[in-house]
Amino acid sequence: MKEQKREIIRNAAARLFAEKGFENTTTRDIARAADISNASLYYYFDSKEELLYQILDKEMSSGLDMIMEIEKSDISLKEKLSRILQMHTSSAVDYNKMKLLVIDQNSISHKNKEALKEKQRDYVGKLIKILDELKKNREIVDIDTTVLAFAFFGMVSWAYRWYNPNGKIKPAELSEIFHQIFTKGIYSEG
Amino acid sequence: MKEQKREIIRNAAARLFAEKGFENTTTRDIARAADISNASLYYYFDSKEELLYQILDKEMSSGLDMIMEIEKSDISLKEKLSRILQMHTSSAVDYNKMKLLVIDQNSISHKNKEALKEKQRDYVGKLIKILDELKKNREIVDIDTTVLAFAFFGMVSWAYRWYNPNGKIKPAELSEIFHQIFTKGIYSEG
Amino acid sequence: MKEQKREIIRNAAARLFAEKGFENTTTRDIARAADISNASLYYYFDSKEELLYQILDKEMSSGLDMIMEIEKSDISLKEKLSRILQMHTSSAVDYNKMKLLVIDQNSISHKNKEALKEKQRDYVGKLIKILDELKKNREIVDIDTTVLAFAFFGMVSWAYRWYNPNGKIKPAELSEIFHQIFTKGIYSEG
Amino acid sequence: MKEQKREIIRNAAARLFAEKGFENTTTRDIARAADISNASLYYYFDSKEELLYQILDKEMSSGLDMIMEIEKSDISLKEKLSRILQMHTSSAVDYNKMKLLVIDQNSISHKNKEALKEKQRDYVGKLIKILDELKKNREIVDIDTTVLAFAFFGMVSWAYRWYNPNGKIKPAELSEIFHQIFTKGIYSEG
DNA sequence: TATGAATGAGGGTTCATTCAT
DNA sequence: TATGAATGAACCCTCATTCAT
Repeated sequence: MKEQKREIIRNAAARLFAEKGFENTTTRDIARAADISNASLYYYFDSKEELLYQILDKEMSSGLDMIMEIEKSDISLKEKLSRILQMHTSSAVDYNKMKLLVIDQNSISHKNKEALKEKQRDYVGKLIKILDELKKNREIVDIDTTVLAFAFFGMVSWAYRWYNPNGKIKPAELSEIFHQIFTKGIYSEG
Repeated sequence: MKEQKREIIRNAAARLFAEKGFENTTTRDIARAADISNASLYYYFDSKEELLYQILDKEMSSGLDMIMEIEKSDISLKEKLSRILQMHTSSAVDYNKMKLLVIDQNSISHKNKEALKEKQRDYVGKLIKILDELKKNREIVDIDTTVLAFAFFGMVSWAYRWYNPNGKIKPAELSEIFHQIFTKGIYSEG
Repeated sequence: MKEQKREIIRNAAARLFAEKGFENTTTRDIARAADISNASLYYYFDSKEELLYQILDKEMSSGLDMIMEIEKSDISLKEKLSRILQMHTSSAVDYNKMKLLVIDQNSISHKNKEALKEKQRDYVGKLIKILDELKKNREIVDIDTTVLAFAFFGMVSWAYRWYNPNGKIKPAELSEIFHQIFTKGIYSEG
Repeated sequence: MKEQKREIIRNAAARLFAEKGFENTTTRDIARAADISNASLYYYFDSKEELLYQILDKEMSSGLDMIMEIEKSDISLKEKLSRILQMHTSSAVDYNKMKLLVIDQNSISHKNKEALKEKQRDYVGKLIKILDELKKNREIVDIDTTVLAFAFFGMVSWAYRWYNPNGKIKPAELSEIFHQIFTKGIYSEG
């Protein structure tokens, strides 16, 4: 089926974009990786940019779905926060996934860039909303929740730049550490 | 003389690389911005890549100098940590500066990339060292200090992606918030 | 059946070739206009060039038929000349028809090009023959009849470049004017 | 000098465009003919289309200059008409020149196409003006002068399609024949 | 009879870099 | 010190055509 082939190509391209960057990946590289001809690429996608857009859009949609799942679940706010942190961490430790998401978006058309930004805003918005409720309940300290949300995402997202998933610290532990830093801080009490 | 012109060119290039990315900036763009001919660029620099390398190297060296200054100063460990955080935050809110540092380094030669990584390791190493001492003194909780250092850098560095220096939150306040999150966490006590 | 479909495709292609030129019309354009798939085109025609050839050949054959009809008819030579002029004018004012006939024939194979030229020669030959007879009868002035024939075709054929069939001058009037210029010239007598 | 090289390239391109058509001529063909590299073409011209535009514009400007020269000269109206006819004929018998001017303009941008049309309108306008004056003086018959002008241009321009400059009829004779047909018509008097 | 899938060949254009001056 | 001129290499994309079904 056409959509299956599209998925194969998207996966091949995603890997290359993550490895070498968008501009340093040629359509021939992608075609070779997907085991089709260069021309065939254009049977499945309108352009190289469209390919990148679809990859990013899928990734973001998937993240959005997960965060919405958590949002709707019947658990405490603190538990929701914890789950989002876990979820985001497990994404962030996937080098290729994060490398894609921080990819230089200068090669994306204005229209597509706006669509992606919209999804990103939605994603962050979900977290901010939870933080807002926690704040209203005085369960967290009185801090600008937007800053809080981005501080959180930054801390976690940055992991792709240094974390080695095959090292001695397992992803679950990493998530636990982030959780501790974020919720309790690092200073010893007393 | 020559070095002055080099600096002009580096500044022009740095701005363009930050704005449009390395691959999307042509040598002609840089030459125009520096008000010289395209060919003249090659009198001052060996290649476009060398230009990027020098820009990144200068930036990192400057950061390294600052962190070494703090390291040597005669203040408490906690105070040092605080100062590093402030310093890093004030860099991170400069969009162009950070955009450069997270720039796609796929276009940099292996040799130069190693040199940059070495400097980065030095930089992070300074922070880890301070955290290690704090940990030894039981002034902070028992957490892997490498994770801690990167969590810290991530939280702060990510700011270039969302923070607006002209918005209602001033850089100093942002630094203060990061400081609070990092040192005390976000949960209300009691 | 097959021939009917061929005619539909030829008509669709003829319109597009006239509008956008042969090279600027893709086989996909033609297929879409004929409401079939791109691949199906090749069930009905050997190639894009063959399609163009058939279109031109049909058009020319039709012209040739008409001129032969006139040639055979039982009317005076001057009347025949007049009828040819009318016939040719009514073709020439059809933008699409003429645009096709002056289309860049660089994309046509040598063999096909020769076949088309042969028909064109036949067509012109019929007019020259009539002019020759008129000349022999001293009904027209002593001018090289080949030049005369082409002067005539040129004057009329050129109309596709400027004449607007929906303007104030009707095709019949245009034909009349051409007739007057050609037969009597433009200078006032006396 | 840059402009001299441009002229060489334009000439090479003009010949190829006339021979093979615009779409069937590659930039590599042009570069080879002008004895430069394909890339160098873009040092002298913005695009292949720009090259065609400049060629056509130069040709038309030259025609416009000539017709303006005639317009201004101190000779009778009939003499002016005669001179325009001579001038136009000597252009029309140059196969390559005319082939260029009737070239498929579908590949030219809207803006450039309008500029060319404007020049063409100017050119025709000069002839129409002379015909209008002749008509006012009752030196020619009462015929729509626009039709007259185009009939004239058509008759002459068409020559590129059949006339052989090396044949038995010399260009000057051809011009004379056209003049006769156009001014006196072809029917014998009496 | 009809077409979805696939592609070889090639086209216009870009760009970092070189070099003679 | 500075650059106009030039280009090799490569890139994204298009298109007529084929073929298994």
